[in-house]
Amino acid sequence: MLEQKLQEAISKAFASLYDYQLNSDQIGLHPTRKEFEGSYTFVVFPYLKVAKGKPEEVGAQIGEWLKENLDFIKAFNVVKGFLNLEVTDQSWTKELHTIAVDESYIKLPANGQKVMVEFSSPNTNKPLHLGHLRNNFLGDSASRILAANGYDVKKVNLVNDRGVHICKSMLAYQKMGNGETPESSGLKGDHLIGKYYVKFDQLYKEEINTLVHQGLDPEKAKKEAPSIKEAQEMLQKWENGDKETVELWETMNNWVYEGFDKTYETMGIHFDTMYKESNTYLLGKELVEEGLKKGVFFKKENGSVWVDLTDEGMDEKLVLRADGTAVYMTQDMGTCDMKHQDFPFDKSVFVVGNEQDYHFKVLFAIMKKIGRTYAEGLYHLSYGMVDLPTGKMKSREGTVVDADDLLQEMFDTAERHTKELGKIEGMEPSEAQELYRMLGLGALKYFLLKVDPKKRMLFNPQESIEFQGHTGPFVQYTHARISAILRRAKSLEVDTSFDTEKVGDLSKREVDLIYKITEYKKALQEAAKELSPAIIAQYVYDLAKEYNGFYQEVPIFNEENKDKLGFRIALSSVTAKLIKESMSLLGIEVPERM
RNA sequence: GGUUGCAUAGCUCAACUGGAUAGAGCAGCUGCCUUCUAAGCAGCAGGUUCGGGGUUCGAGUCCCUGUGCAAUCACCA
Repeated sequence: MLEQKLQEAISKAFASLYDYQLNSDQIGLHPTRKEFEGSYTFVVFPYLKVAKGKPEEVGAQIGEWLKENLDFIKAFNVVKGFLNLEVTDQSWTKELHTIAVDESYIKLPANGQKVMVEFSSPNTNKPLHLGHLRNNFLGDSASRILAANGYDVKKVNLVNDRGVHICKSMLAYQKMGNGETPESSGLKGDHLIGKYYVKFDQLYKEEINTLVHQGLDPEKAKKEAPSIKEAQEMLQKWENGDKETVELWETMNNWVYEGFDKTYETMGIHFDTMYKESNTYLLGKELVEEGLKKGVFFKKENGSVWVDLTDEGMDEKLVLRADGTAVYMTQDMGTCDMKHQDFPFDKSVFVVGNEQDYHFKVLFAIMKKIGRTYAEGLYHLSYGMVDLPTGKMKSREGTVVDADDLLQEMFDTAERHTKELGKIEGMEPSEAQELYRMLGLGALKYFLLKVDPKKRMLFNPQESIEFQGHTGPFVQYTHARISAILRRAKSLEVDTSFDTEKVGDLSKREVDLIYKITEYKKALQEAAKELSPAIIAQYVYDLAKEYNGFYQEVPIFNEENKDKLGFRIALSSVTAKLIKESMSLLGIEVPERM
């Protein structure tokens, strides 16, 4: 709020000093760099033409005006064209007081807008892996960030439960399964199915090799291998509703769902609605008809239907096969319509990897072309791949980091660290277990979310997951630390209210901490605008870091001035509240002790 | 080959959208636990921001160009 007041004042200063109209919301203020005195910095270079003076003079003029007209400006200094403004300690104290008593500070009011977020979207032929984790954490966190910004959010999962790739694992199971079940094998359902997906691929590759050995062209061999043909036949049977095939499909998919449910539960991720492609893959054909009528699509001689996007810098794109069957695009067009009917959104976010950038560019262009007004609100939250030191992950080749394994490893590591540090004394076993879960999950989620979603990232299983430094557990630790202070304050019956007039001078640490606290809303809004949990992750790390500095240098319970003591407790309490809320925006819980 | 994106400390990432001497963490080195939790704090060291041009008061950020990496360009999803 200080920042806003400053912007308005600078606008007035320009009117008064230079008779120039400058909108307060286009005035950029920066945090003053550590090596200079002050909290806010205003850069005057862009306005030299208006002010008609040298940078130092203009800076001094504005600084002088602000000091005279604002009671919260203590001093200013001008270095080159940078006007650094110092705020009075009492204003900072008041600022904190306002925030401390404002229950609504952590959330923005409802804005009446609906947004649907689709994420996770797994295939039912293999277990989740590290790449899915980034997707899930991103989608979940983005949803929470939007909700905190006042949106009405619906989280949906569109499961890819049909297609030739699903038939592959079904076929392998039929051939080699011997009636194996999750119970008989002791394997989680999704892992059991994943095993057969790999088996199929092995068989398929052997067949190709044999054919190539017999002198067949490799490209032809890929199409001629008996197993792939069988899989395609199986898909035909499935689409025709063949009883035996559909039953096998249902049985196997249900095993997978049971497995997924456990993983989602472990990750703490839930959806409002589950869509299945087996129910949606036929949608969209009507839209093709509609597009043809509107002249947006055209038919080629063989009967296939296309859209021409060359005038928008894209290609011609197929929307319906010659045999009248749907392709991916057909289905997604239909799904857009269905989603909008189910939940008339203003925005619809698709959390999907950047390998599908082109697909979504085309999809959105098509929806606009056929006149869907909601198409303006369609947004592809495109994130970068997670690479391993060995390169790209490939399910079929077994070079993936399995989600369940990784989660378990995280819990084990958390347990080991906690025990090594002797932190579980006096803790109930159940409390300790809960702590390991919180820390392991926190470390993993934080690691995957702190990087800008758009960028691809590297995951090194040996080194990536730390519990010290710029990590989830560091932030969680800070929260536990503050909780200990608040418990002690409570047991000592400290009065946490304080008179802002009587708190007196603040240390640099206290000012810096309050400054960071006042930046929370900016971070929250920015994160929603960019759909980037990384902004929240960076913010909460900076906040925790700042608090730890304060904690180290400023004693709390030694303070004799009652208002100062109350103020410091309140400062701690507000920090804890913001840490908890920020972390919850990332889908991470924070402990009371650790 | 066309298109899109990326390239910042030994490693993993920031840099408030064009602002001051480019910041954190890890790894390395040095201090701080009879005082509120040392999963912490303070400090040292580490950079031609891939190369080359340009735009301007000012460029890691914008434009051009070269190099390298990735994704995509299926009647797959």
